[in-house]
Amino acid sequence: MSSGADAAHMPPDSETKTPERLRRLAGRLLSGVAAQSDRLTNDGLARIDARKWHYAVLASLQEFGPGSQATLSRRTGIYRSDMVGVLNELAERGFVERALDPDDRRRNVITITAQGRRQLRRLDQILDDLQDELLAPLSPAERDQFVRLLTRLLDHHSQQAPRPPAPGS
Amino acid sequence: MSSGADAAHMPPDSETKTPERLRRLAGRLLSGVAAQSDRLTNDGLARIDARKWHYAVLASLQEFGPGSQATLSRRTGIYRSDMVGVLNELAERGFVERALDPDDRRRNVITITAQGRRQLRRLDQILDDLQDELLAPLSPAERDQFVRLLTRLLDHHSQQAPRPPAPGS
DNA sequence: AATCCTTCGTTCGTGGAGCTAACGTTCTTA
DNA sequence: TAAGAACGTTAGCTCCACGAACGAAGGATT
Repeated sequence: MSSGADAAHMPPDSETKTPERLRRLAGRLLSGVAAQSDRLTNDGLARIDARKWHYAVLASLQEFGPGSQATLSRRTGIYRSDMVGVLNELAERGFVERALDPDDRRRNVITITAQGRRQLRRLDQILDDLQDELLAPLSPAERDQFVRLLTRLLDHHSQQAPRPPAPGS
Repeated sequence: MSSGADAAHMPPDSETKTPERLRRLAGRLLSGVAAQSDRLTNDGLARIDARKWHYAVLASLQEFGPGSQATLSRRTGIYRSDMVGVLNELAERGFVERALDPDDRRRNVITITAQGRRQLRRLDQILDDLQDELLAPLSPAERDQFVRLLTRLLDHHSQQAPRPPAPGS
């Protein structure tokens, strides 16, 4: 066989192919790959009843220690409004504990539990595998540079963006 | 001054910094950059009352000629259900024309108009500029490789993914 | 002390995007 | 001619990034 499938009932290229103009657009490529990546991680994590937000919060707690919800919000990029739900899920599963801050009674101090740490280790493992799957077609060196390029782009664009109102206003 | 801002009222790193674990995750970087890119293009296009889907459809028409809505759907990746609205918008603006296909009365044949071609040229220009802005921190060679890496990833993952039910089932 | 501004946790809601389900119409095929 | 598929369309779902607003609490200024 010259190729896997019978060409008889194959639609012509103009029916299925993506226009060149679109294939060139970095933005489009980016969304596409990001979508695939999201699917991968969501599906992978769903298998153990977890979401990527869980990982973000647990990792943040592990690395920087306990913090208020607002703090976690800033560290993870999750919106204050959405953090509530995430922490509810984590608390239900026994991975974090919510306690009132005696020094500032507006705050909840969030602490990671022993179970939370175990779960974090599990998540680390899973995400590692998923990362491998995502970057499968790239060589180690390419993966490295890919991540570096992405990092530079992200840093560049998240700097000047949403500047809080200048102090001289 | 040693650095731009007064350190007096600066929160400690543990309040704002993103955990290392998260900064490594390709998936997270990807979503982040993709989000920035989306914002850029959406904002840029909104200034002339356009959306990215418009570009996808117009480019597809220009490159492959007229086609049914289902065909356009396949070429652009836009869902059949959503294509309706996009075409309504394009038709309102006079960029495409919808005509019944006399050979197959289920189909609408979509054709790009002269105005549509003009608009496409405008969009090409704008998207070029936006691309430049998005990839600003990268050298030409880096941009090239970035796009190549993305393309490989996308091609790899869109191959085996949503296989239509195998003919031998 | 009283006032004003800010932060915090929370609830509710919005808009976009991807995706599925279903329906009536029309074409194809067996 | 009967069954199945493709088409355009409407409706609805879920997820996500955001924003508005509120009561509670804290901090700073008068």
